[in-house]
Amino acid sequence: MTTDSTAAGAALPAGPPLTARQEARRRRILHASAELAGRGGFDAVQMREVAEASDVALGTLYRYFPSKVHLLVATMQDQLQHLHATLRKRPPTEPEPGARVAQTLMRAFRALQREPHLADAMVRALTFADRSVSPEVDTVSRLTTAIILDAMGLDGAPTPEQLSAVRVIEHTWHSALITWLSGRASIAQVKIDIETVCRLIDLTAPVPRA
Amino acid sequence: MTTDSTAAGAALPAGPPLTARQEARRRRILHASAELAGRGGFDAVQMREVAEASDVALGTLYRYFPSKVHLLVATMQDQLQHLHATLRKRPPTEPEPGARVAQTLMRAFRALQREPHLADAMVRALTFADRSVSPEVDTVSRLTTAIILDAMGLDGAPTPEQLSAVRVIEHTWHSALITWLSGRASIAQVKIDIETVCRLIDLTAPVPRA
DNA sequence: AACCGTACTGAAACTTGTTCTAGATTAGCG
DNA sequence: CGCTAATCTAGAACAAGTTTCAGTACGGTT
Repeated sequence: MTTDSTAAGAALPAGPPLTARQEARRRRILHASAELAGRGGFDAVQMREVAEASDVALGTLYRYFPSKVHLLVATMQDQLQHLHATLRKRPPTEPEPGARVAQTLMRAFRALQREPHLADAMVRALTFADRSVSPEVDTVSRLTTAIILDAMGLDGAPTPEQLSAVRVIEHTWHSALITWLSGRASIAQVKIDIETVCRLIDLTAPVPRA
Repeated sequence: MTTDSTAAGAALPAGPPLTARQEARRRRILHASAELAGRGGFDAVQMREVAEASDVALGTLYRYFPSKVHLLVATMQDQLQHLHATLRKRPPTEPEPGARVAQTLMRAFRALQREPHLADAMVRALTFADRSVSPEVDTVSRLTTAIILDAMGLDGAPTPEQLSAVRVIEHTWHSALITWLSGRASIAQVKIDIETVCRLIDLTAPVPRA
């Protein structure tokens, strides 16, 4: 539960198993990526610097992550898994599903506020990704969906309407982050947007409370 | 109304007035940008090619648009103004405000489907833009907001709740476009997302019909 | 019409993501 | 242990966005 190394491998279903050295390299690279991103954001993650900081040749870096966007999306996968684990430990306290999701997303948002540059790098990479990164972006999307569904605290499987609502919430979440990161929306504004969109959930799931 | 040269200047509130030659240069640049974007999308808009196609030196191009993202966001402003004018001519037919907005956005979506590469270039630039492009991105946002508010067909001024709903709709609109452009969502999926989020409007504006 | 400051041109240079190559290491295997 | 294929390294090379600079053309002023 507290060890994240076990969960980390689960995100990469394909490819041959890596040796210990290779796993260590991969981890060093992701660490360097997050480190550099934590400073200057997207632009500060320069492939040569990542390679040097993780003690790996440039060509090797590109063997592990075929582009800067791939690298940053993988970094986001990594961070999201940490976040998911953290959020699980303290489930939301609100009774209504919509409020629970809003509460959870606001917690995530506060976590991002502590590392705005890292958030910048990851979110920009995510929305800038083209088709060649689709599988990885999809993994991130599934992780996000899982976090939201977790927060809803459903009894059974979600209905199609609920899944649509969750998709829209995800859209709003990403786009609101972008506007905040580029300085066009305040923290308060993002909060309002999240709370607004979360009303959709209570609209589709009219509280089947006992 | 039909001449766009008059409307084009309205989007740039700052800066000294341009001479006729300068206005013509600006227009040639935007045309070349849209042309190239219409082919290969974001990557196909190469600054050297834009400069050559618009018969302008590279340095001059950068004087008019300080970065590729600035250029593409300006291109989006331009296209949005066309779109706004086109949409005004045929207002939505649905009675409910939410359905009117959904109908309008689906029209816009169909227009984008005709030029998917152009859409790719513009939307990617928009979400990739950093703080240095905030004013221009904000202009695009205001244009989009205007289109949505137009579609709602309000009698008076929108309430704060309605403005929040519109913001969330914009978030969903941009993010849904991204997922479609990167091949992670189908056209049908985008339609559902738009219709889902547009319910928020009828939630905040409970049909003050007569 | 001569003059001055600003804008434009053409071309080179610089930056950073990405690719390529030749040689050194490593991992797995008989 | 010795062999072989795959991986890794160091570094050059390439591509496209961006900057810079010396010289030229333009627009307004006197």
